[in-house]
Amino acid sequence: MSQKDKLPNRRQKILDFIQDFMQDNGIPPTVRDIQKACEISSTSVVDYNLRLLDRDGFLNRRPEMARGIELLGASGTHGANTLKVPIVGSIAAGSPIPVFPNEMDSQNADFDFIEISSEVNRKYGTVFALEVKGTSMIDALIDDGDVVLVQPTPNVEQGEMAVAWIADREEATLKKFYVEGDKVRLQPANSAMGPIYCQAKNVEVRGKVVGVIRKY
DNA sequence: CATCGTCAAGACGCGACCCT
DNA sequence: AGGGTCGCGTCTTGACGATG
Repeated sequence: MSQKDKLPNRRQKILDFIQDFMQDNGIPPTVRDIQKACEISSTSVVDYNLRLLDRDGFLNRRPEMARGIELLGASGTHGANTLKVPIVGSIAAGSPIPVFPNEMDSQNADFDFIEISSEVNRKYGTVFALEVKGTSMIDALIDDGDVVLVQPTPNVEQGEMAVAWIADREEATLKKFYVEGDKVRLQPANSAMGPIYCQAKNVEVRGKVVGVIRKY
């Protein structure tokens, strides 16, 4: 059935663009973004091609939702290059909750595992997964119950999504991270919620989000 | 109202057949 | 072989409904 992985030009271009776009912006493009970028005369062509890419397992589309594209791994390479990552705990996207998993006491509990493309591993090294609680990152298309892939690192760029540990509250939270002078702004991606301001020394970055996996 | 995803109808290109 | 036509994949135009 499915042939060699020689995608038609247009499909490959669309796939590449989505990949780039998500890297640059952290969110998937709209159909019309793709249309412009790939010089396609109509959104239906984009839709048509996305449908095929969906069918062939290059991406998932979330119906009834804007920007509902999820890229699946293994574009170009052979499929089945996946590896399992433990979901080591949950992270609050709402108000902070005082649980943050110790990555290493993962042995005794029976964790859920989630399969990701091994490209992620190649790119970011070891990552771990956290289940998201709350909806404060909904505008970044991270919903309650979704799983984020986190690269353990203390370094995040301005505006990147980070797992932040607020020392004096002993709470961890998932927010967009901005340094503003000697303060840190933890910004939810949800227009209904306001940012949290903290002293920079009071905030410790535990890792940054490098991927999102949606769950049903 | 602007943005976004989806759909219906039809056109075009191309290869696979089929015929005289 | 040369010409007709059918099917299929792809694309265009244009419009609709949902959402914020």
